[in-house]
Amino acid sequence: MEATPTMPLALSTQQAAAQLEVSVHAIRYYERLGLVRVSRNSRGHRVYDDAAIRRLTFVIRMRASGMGMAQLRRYIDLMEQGPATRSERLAVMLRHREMIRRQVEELQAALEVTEHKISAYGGSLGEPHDGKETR
Amino acid sequence: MEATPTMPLALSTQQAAAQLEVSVHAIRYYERLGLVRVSRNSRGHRVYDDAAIRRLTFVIRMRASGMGMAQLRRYIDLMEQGPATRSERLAVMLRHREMIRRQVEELQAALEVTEHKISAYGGSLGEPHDGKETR
DNA sequence: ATTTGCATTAGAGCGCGCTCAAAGGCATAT
DNA sequence: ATATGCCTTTGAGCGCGCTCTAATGCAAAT
Repeated sequence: MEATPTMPLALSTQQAAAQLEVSVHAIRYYERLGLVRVSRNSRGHRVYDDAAIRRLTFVIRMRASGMGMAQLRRYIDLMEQGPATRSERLAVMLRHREMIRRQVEELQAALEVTEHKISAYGGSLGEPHDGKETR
Repeated sequence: MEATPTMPLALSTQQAAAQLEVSVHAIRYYERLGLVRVSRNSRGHRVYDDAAIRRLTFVIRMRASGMGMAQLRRYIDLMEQGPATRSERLAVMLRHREMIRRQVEELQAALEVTEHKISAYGGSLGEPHDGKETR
């Protein structure tokens, strides 16, 4: 059976893990923590539908940007509690944005150092160079 | 005694930690692992000079950009082995640059999601909004 | 003399985020 | 019938990077 763009997806754990580029352990773990709800088929096997994949994508992005499990869990709880929690969710995201921005700054600084080293080594591959790096 | 720009610095552990914005535990730990050499004064207390602070700054940047302790240790060993290890050091830094770039990409993606949420919440603070977020 | 304060060391402990192991179920292949 | 294979669950285990504790020392202040 071929997948078509219009049919809703229904992935196995393996498939979902492959598509999301995380381990099967990780996505089951996220489910255990209540970060995503995944339905089962007649055999009791997990079936990842569209909503589950979208949620997991979100989870993975937040994790990759350094949001802790606890805060992520909290945010997702707020989402599921409906519109009444909007301003609280806003606050969480504002805080997280700041966090990401700081991280980007740190990465920029580290990237500069790294590029500096690379040009020091690669710029003249064969020169004497004194080996006393300081930066 | 006042510090002047021309006198070499000689910071205590506390001062170094404050300036570098890490814990005293962390910098002592880095020393234990051989990432930095720190001299002692007559009392046996650590004295962080210019070179130590520069080295620690480097260490902290590499750590902040996700380089593991083992690889960092390895790189620093190479540095101290002199010019013969240049190409190897280059390789380490090239790999690390790639790593940083991937991280930046991930952060950009996460930042987009975060901004999207923020505008969804902040854009019309008071609208009904259905609470069914998907992204 | 004792207290206060800051330093030292070695080693144990911890929080996080997975990661893996064990025991078992169900379906298909041989 | 049995083996293969992939799935399930629960709970234990692990690697990393600190972080903290305990025991001790030295010097200046009271």
